[in-house]
Amino acid sequence: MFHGSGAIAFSTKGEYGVRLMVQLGRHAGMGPASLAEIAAEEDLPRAYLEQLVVSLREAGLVTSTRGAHGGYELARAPETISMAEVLRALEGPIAPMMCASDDPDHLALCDRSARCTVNVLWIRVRDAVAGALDSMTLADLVPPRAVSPIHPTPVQGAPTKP
Amino acid sequence: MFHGSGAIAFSTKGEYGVRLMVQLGRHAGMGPASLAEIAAEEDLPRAYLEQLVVSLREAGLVTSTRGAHGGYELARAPETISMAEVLRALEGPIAPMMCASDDPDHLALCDRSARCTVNVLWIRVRDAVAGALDSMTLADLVPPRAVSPIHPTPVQGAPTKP
DNA sequence: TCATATCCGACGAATTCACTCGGATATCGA
DNA sequence: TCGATATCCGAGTGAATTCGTCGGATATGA
Repeated sequence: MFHGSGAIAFSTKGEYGVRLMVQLGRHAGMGPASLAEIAAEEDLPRAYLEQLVVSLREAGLVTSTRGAHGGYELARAPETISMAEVLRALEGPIAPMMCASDDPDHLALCDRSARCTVNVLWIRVRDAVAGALDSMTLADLVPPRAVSPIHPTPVQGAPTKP
Repeated sequence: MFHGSGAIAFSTKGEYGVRLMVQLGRHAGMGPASLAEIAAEEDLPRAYLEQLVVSLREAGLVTSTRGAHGGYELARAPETISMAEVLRALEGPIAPMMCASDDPDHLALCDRSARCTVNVLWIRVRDAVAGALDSMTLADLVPPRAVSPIHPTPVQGAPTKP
């Protein structure tokens, strides 16, 4: 893992996937964008994007049109797509530890869960990440094309001590 | 990685290391605890713990005494040891992406940082995790030995549907 | 019909993870 | 002084995961 170090590292799947979504966001309303275009704009391997986009399609975040002049589009408006959805689609459930997954299906209690006091920590981290991801939508990451009407970019201060 | 799925997964280094620290917390004030003891109590490979504890020692979180009846002790009181310190020692800087590390030395700007709008997201995640980790100390994870004064044992029931 | 796309599955190199092993050094108790 | 018990230290290893590539099937517009 050279993208993020040690703990809490997103893989390229997450990174490239988000960048792909941002490009689709910029392209919104202009018909489908092909992976070849996006790969060129973001300087990413096209064949690899092909893999990533499958997860996004299956999650219902993008729609595809096949054939010539085909490509991908956002399935919904950027403001309604939370980054939590995007990253969950790309990287699976948010779970710092398997005993602290936000997806009940993947949740597995360890046999020492009775004596385990550490669990609280992972839960805390999970919720923090989920919160941060939930608080941002794709629209927050798409650079404003023109001067937006009344949007002073509502970035709330970094949550240091809640 | 079977411990945490996909994004935001701690490795065993982080998990075992935290559990090790908790055990040391329980043992506080009773002289050094050997890794053999801890390995038995937590059912972890002793030889592996030996590796982990190096990081903890180098970070000044534990002290060691060699020889017979030796072992490890917390270097400070549990209340003064934040879990952020612990996990940083074990897993390196908190950095969901290399362009968003909280350690300036490991921070590497990508060449497209000018056009990059995604960076905000990783920063947000990083701060959320750091905040969660900073808000907890080792004392919060060490189970109360006796009946503590005003501590209704804040163990939430098995998280089924949060 | 041809160029352009998405779709789909398989494959592979490189890296990382989660350990294990062997031995050197230090310290305490008898 | 001896020996049991520890930490200390470096090297090595099998399995899994990551990060892609490649070839081809299918669908669509010009």
